[in-house]
Order: sequence, then C-alpha cells, then structure tokens
Amino acid sequence: MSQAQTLRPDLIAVLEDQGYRITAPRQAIVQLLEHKQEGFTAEEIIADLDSVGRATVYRTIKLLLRAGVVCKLATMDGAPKYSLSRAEHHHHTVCVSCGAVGEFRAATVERLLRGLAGDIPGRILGHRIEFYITCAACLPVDSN
Amino acid sequence: MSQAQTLRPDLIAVLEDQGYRITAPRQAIVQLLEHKQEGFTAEEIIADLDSVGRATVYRTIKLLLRAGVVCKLATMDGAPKYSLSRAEHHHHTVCVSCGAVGEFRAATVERLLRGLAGDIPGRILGHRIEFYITCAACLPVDSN
DNA sequence: GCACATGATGATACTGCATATCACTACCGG
DNA sequence: CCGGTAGTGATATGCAGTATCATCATGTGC
Repeated sequence: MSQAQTLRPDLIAVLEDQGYRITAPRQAIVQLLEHKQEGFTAEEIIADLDSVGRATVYRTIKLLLRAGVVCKLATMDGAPKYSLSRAEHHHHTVCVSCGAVGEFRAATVERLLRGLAGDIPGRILGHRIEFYITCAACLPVDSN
Repeated sequence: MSQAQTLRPDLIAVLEDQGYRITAPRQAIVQLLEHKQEGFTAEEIIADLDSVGRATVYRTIKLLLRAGVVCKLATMDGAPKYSLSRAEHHHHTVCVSCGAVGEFRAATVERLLRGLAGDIPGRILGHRIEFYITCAACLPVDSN
C-alpha cells in the first residue's frame, strides 16, 4: 500500500478536500513547489511563474500554510522561507552559505524539551529549533 | 579577569571601547533599552524617541548587534525583535499572546544538541531554539 | 584658538516584501 | 442560460529597512 508517495498525499487533493477549487494557477504553483522541496521564498515563485500574479502566489501560499502542506520559516534577513512539510513535526537546517533549507527529526530532542517545562515560565505551546550549518554542497568551497 | 559586572558591563562603555563616539542619540537609545529588557522592535524605539531619527536608530541597533550587546530574533510576523543579551549564549521564549520575549539557558540542551552532530548533514555552525509560550502574565486571561 | 578631516546625524527618497482593493473571469448549481 | 460565489491579477497601498546627502559635531594638528 502507501502509494509510495511516501508522505506526499497529492497536494492538490488536500486542497480539494478542504473545499478549494483546483485552478490553473494553483496547480502551477503546487507543481513548482513539488520540485523545489529545498525551501523557497514567495518572490522566487513569483519570478518563476510569470503567468501567475503576485497576489495569487501569496494567497496560495497562505492556503497551503493553513492546509498544513507547507511550513513557514522566519529568517534573519526578513524574507521568510517556505518548504513542503513532509513529516508532521520537524526542525530545520539552514545553510548559511547557500541558504538551502533542510529538515530533520530527532526524538531525543523532543523528549528533552518536554522535560524543560519546569525551566520555562508560562505554558509551552510549541518550539522551534534551527541549526545553522554549512551544507555538504558548500563545505568544500567554504572551508577553503 | 571577568570583572563580574554580573552581566551588564555598562553598555555605553562597550561602545566607547570599540572606538565609537558617545553621542546624545546613542545614549538616549541605550538608556531606553536598559529599561526595555523585554524584547523590542526597531519601530518601537523610533516611536519612543522623537528626538532621534529613524536612520540613527537602525544604525545604532546594528552597532549594538555588532558589539554583541543586543541580539536579534527573527519573528514570524516579519519585524525582528531585539533584546539586551545578558548571558553569553541563551535562547528565547516568545509569548504568543503579548509578544513578550524572555531568555533562558539550559546546559542540558546544549549538551544534547552537540550530540546531534551526526544526524545533521554538513558542519554545524550554530543553533537557535525558541519556545512559544503563553507567559505568566497572559495565562489567566488567555486560558479562557 | 583655528582649520580641517572625519564621524555622526536626520530628513528624505527609495527598495522590497506583503497586503488591500476592485473590476473582471471562471465555474457551479438551478 | 442565468445568477452567485470563488478566484484572479493589475494596481495601489502599507510598512520595515536602507541609501543618500547636506549639515552638524568632534577631535587633532597646527
């Protein structure tokens, strides 16, 4: 079983299930995203799809966010990055050299963090962990 | 060594030591920050100090960043927050209700994260952890 | 004390990301 | 076929942050 889409339950279908219409622009965007799993900015999408207006791109991204299909990642330089979220809960690695965004999961981390509740004043609702790395692709170049 | 200034070694002196001039606007900004340890946005400072121009506020914040006196925190809604960094290395708590930013340290976390090196492809340069919480002040209101 | 070089300032213009507006189009149900 | 609603995109607008630049302050050498 498991159509082996492994974890991508046909993104378009997800939208359809939530009552949204499947339009050409939305299909174009989703299709593009499927090839850009690396982490992308809104402006990137806009640049790649001349046929789709800015407004629609931003609207669609919000749609996908609400649908839980993509996740948002605030970056230091202002422009947030988005990425298709395959796993339920995960964290990000950001290459400081090329900006590529990756995902990882580590159960040990989650367990530990839960144990921290006592150190934190107030009720914990969620957390975020990011690792700043030099990614494999940039390593040879970067480390001289 | 370690003058034990506990952790705030006279912010103005830090700037002076780095060869910057101590001017009225800079003093005004630093003084304001000392009272706003909660985490603040650039625009907040600008609004509070009519006598100081936008440009100068942004310039001074960058100065303080470079001097390591304040630290930057990317937020989901775009406008980054800054806070006086008292401890060397620390992480943040962000109240989703009122936006207040706090700091905490947890050696256990650091130790664990170092152990994760194997799970992360590439060279780890740094990390960031944020907890999203409902802070003590907001709890009664927020939780119904 | 004066002149000059340099640092700092702030008003303004500008850039870039994101949202709001709004007229128009596509689609769906009757 | 018709009307209503969802969706679209051009444009205007908002807002954070940066760049420009004339002006002012500071410090130094004389």
